Amino acid sequence: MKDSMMSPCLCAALRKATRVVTKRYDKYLQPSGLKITQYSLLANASRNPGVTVSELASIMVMEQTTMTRNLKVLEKQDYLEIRENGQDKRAKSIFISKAGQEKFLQARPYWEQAQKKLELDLGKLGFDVFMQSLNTVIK
Amino acid sequence: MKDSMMSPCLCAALRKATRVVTKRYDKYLQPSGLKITQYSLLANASRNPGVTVSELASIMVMEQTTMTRNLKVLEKQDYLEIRENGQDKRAKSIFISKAGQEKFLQARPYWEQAQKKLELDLGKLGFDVFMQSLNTVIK
DNA sequence: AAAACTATACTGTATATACATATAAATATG
DNA sequence: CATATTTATATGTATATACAGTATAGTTTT
Repeated sequence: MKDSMMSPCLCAALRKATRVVTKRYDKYLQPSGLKITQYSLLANASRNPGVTVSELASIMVMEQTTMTRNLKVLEKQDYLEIRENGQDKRAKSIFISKAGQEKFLQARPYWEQAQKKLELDLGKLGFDVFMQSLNTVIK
Repeated sequence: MKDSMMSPCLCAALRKATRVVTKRYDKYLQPSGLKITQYSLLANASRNPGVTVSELASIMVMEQTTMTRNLKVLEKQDYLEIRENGQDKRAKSIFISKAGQEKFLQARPYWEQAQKKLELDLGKLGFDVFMQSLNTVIK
């Protein structure tokens, strides 16, 4: 009886949806060589020049340790420059490189296609309602 | 101009929400020693005795290769038994063990707390609307 | 100023995830 | 029947993620 009263796991549904949607975006982004996680990171770095590792982790709501490692992937490809911060010798400042900016611009149309297609599939209203739910959860 | 017309990335929002929500469920489940991913897998195995690796991957909408690896984690702790399938020597059948069933039952109240708390935070309506969006995306 | 505390980033370890490929078994095709 | 194709699982490699712990650099307290 208890079992029948309990809704299915929201976290499981969320993770499942993430697998499905990530796959879709990655597919669209494929010609660019970026994955959606990397595209997002580049986008956030581009919007916040000179941001530190912790700050960017905080902005993207992930652990600093995760951020450190995700940054390495893009640094290795010279899409990001990560240098010492003048003020505080502990901190590092993150900058998108020329190549990174170009790669980002190259990838953007593919991202737009993915986003547009999903908006089409969900309908404008469904898309907005979904986004609203996601934003509520994050706060 | 184009930029201002584009909504923020739904995939990024989804992944962000997944990080937040997974952390919450994992926190609640901590006394059980299970993570929400493992709890979900146990639940699905329990509901589908004798299911094969591919079938379970399909049910949970993940790659078979991912399933193989996620199963190993629970098999190592003897929560799952994975044995040869009589009919087809390629296939393996998955069964939850006695210990696995007990662990699952032990963890369930913690999961319920997590789920109830989120339902409370989102409101019953918000919760249902969210779940509806997630299910739409998965189909 | 020295000691204690805090903040920033990194490393070790483990899990979650997927793609490309390999291996073995079942099935289809000539 | 022998070979080709398909199917089920596993492995190699890479990325994404988080927790616990470490190292170093600032900050506060005594």
